[in-house]
Amino acid sequence: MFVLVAVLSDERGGGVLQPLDPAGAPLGRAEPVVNLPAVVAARERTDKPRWVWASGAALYPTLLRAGVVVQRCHDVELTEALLLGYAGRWGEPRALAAAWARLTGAPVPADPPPRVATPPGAGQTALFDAVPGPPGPGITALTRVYADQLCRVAITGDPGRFRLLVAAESAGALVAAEMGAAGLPWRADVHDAVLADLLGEPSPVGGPPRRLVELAGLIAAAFGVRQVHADSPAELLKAFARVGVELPNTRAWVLRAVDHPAVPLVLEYKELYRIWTAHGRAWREAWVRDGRFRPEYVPGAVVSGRWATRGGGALQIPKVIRRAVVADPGWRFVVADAGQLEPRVLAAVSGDVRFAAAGATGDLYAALARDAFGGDRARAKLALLGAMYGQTGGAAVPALAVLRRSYPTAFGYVEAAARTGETGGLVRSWLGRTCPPGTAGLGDDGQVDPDEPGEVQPSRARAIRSRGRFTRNFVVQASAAEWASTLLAVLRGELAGTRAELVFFQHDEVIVHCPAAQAGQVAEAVEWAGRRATALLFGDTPVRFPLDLSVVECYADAT
DNA sequence: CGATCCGGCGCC
DNA sequence: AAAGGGCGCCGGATCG
Repeated sequence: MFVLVAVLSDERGGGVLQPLDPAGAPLGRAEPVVNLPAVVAARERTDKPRWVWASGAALYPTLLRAGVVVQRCHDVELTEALLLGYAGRWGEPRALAAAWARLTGAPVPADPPPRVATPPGAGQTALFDAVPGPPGPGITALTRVYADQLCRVAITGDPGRFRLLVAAESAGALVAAEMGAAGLPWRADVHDAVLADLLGEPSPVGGPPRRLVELAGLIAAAFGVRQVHADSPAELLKAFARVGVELPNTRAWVLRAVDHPAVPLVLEYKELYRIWTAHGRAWREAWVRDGRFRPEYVPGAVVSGRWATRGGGALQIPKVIRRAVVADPGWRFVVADAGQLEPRVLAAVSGDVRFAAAGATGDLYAALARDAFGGDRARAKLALLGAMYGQTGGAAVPALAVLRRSYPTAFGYVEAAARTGETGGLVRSWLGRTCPPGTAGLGDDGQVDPDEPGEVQPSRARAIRSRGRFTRNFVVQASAAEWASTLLAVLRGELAGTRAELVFFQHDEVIVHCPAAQAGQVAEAVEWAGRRATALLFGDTPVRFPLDLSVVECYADAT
């Protein structure tokens, strides 16, 4: 059993430590400390406790700045959010102060508003100049809320799974803070070269680069007008209407079906315009400092348990821009991508024996195709994606019928989740993360469509189907996120004490930056972490979760 | 004028 | 060929 220590910061460098027994009851006196990072560091050198703290997002970056890394923690705030969700009380305040107020029957304070994204170097001092608020809850509140959380976890449907969820979520907060501090290696010169290659020379006054100006001229000429703002959907619609093409919108797949000389130009313009605005020079000057891209990762920010980022758009780096992600001299990236993660998770959680047998192979889609789709891999993939996303039309329909017939248990799993959502119920992931409730009124009779009060309301029917698609996807996406964050937590432990650093995590993909000589060991550690995550979540399932591994100097070269 | 919504598209 | 889950971010349009 691990040593447990509750730790509360006074936000002036000091704080209070309180040793706890396994049930969360205080062991002896609380110990005030003047230099919190030093004390935490000392304990990490000796008994490596599990730290119980209010919020890793709030406390851990301070410790990291002081050079202190901790091994494990229990994050009260993230746990509170999971438990509130489990109880169907999504959206109630989750901070320690709120949890303590609920426990004592006091008025529940709202959570502090989320901070806005601040690029490195901009507005940084404001964080430290902020006037401290009223004193927060004390160490007693922390330990009592922790003990209460242990009790609430113990009465969930599967406490063992929920404990794993809490541990992975807490570890995720550690990884997120560490990854934000480490940053993703980023070569400004390579980025510039990519931009110049795609966009041409930048305009000296900060206006659009040469290639965009050219394209804008060609587009206007193709429409026979003087000027069109191709980045304005409204103007594009008008321009197409003038040449006799009525469009519902200007999405790329709609445009691709139109036979007009402006179309390829507009498509290229959109693509380049996006790179220029979202990942051009201005973006880099805001987010890349000292050769590192440092976004702020926010674990648990997505309802399904996926991470989000605050600023920087780290989870949407276009493939062409990844050319700028280059390892330090003598170092490498170990890039690991869990292929076909979501269908494999469905195979594991649904308990469909025949489907799991397909998941035991290296290519689940191909195995499915051999087993039930006459060898047509593309059709098997289409059916599976359709089942997980709730597709109802198009070419997927007959394929879906094959899937339903051949794998009734797996198919029934996502169907049941959809039905639950459509009838106003809540669904849970494998480890117990609960989906948020639908919009108010769904599933009861409170909603009236003002247009057609008498008949079936199309907008309401649409909303119900949409809710079904959401809950259908939730049970798979959220469970996949759990597998991935468990891998991340295990891998973090494996890399502790080495020079290797986690520098990127994107849903089902992880990047470790390490000295070239250690790349082999790191790759083995990632493989081991994947196997361990599978065992922790699913026991001895036949389903495999293979990782595509590459050791590269440049992210763009990863397969 | 700023705040917010929306269309569109990048990633998974 | 057709259109279905989760996000963040951009610029333009619109609201107050």
